[in-house]
Amino acid sequence: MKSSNAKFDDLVLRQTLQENGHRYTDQRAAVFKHVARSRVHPTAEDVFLDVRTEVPGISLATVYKSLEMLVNCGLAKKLNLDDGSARFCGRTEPHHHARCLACGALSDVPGELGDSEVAALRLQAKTFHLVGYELELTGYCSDCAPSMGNGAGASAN
Amino acid sequence: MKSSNAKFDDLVLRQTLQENGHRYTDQRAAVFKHVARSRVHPTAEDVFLDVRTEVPGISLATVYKSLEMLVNCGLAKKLNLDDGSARFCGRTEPHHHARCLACGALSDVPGELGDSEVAALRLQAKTFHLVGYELELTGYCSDCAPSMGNGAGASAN
DNA sequence: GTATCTGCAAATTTTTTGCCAGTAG
DNA sequence: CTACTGGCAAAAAATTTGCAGATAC
Repeated sequence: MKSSNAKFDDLVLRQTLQENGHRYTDQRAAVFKHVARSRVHPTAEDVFLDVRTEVPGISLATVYKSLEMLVNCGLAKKLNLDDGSARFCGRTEPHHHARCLACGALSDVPGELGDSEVAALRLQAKTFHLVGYELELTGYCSDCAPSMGNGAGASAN
Repeated sequence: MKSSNAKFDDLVLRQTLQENGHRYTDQRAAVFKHVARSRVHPTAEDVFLDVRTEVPGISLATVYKSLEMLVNCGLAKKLNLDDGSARFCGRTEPHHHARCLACGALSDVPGELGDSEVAALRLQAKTFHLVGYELELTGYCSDCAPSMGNGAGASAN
């Protein structure tokens, strides 16, 4: 089901680090493992607390440094949610993010915008040279869904 | 062309504040004016520096408080870009945001996702009750567009 | 008149940095 | 070996808070 397992991830990390002129260390491996396999979009501090159980001596500064390096190498992405928190995401498949307005939970929504939609955006963007996008959905998760029964218009901005 | 002018904005602000049980003050008016008419998506500090020329005594804390209030009243939106900066946006028409990967400039792209696309998202999101979305486009602005000639695939996440 | 504001400064929170010993390659 | 790293503690940046005097209504 999963196209990646711990060993494969480790190889990818090792190689990517090397390609970018960085060294493979236990700390980086642990940070990467947690980010890549987490589906909760942890904050830097979350990662720190998690990873600390595995690499007891690791410092928060190291976690920050490792995360930044992973982002620079393209192995992770930094998400700045509209609620203001910075989260990290190690997923590589295209997907969107759905944030619950009530409980703040962030979940992945697989899929990507249709080609025609992207083409339309490219037109709308005029001279802007479109390379990628990040779509944050807002609404209510199944746990928080308020007692309203309709699904009327989602709106941009 | 513009549906709003300073006086109209001021009325809107006055009324909206009142509806929400807040008072109209010069500081809030100045903050609102700058955010509503700015097309540069300023940070809180940007707003502070701008507004200070008009309301010399205003403090940064007041700007933060005013901005938060405007956001709560729906008169402005807080954008947390994936480059990490928090910006404020006073536009009300639906639009997306395009961020240049080279110079960091943020520009508006008018338009919204098509109904069919939103319907598709709603399906993909399954039990998530979709209410709205925020789309951040990334790429290169006309000033920075690199010497690459193609427009190959924009990708999610 | 009075509850709501503002400005100030201090407190938080989040993230970054400098430095020296430690370690990967 | 030697340059890149990690940990630590301090610094910096970003945002929030408490409070006393000022002000909208």
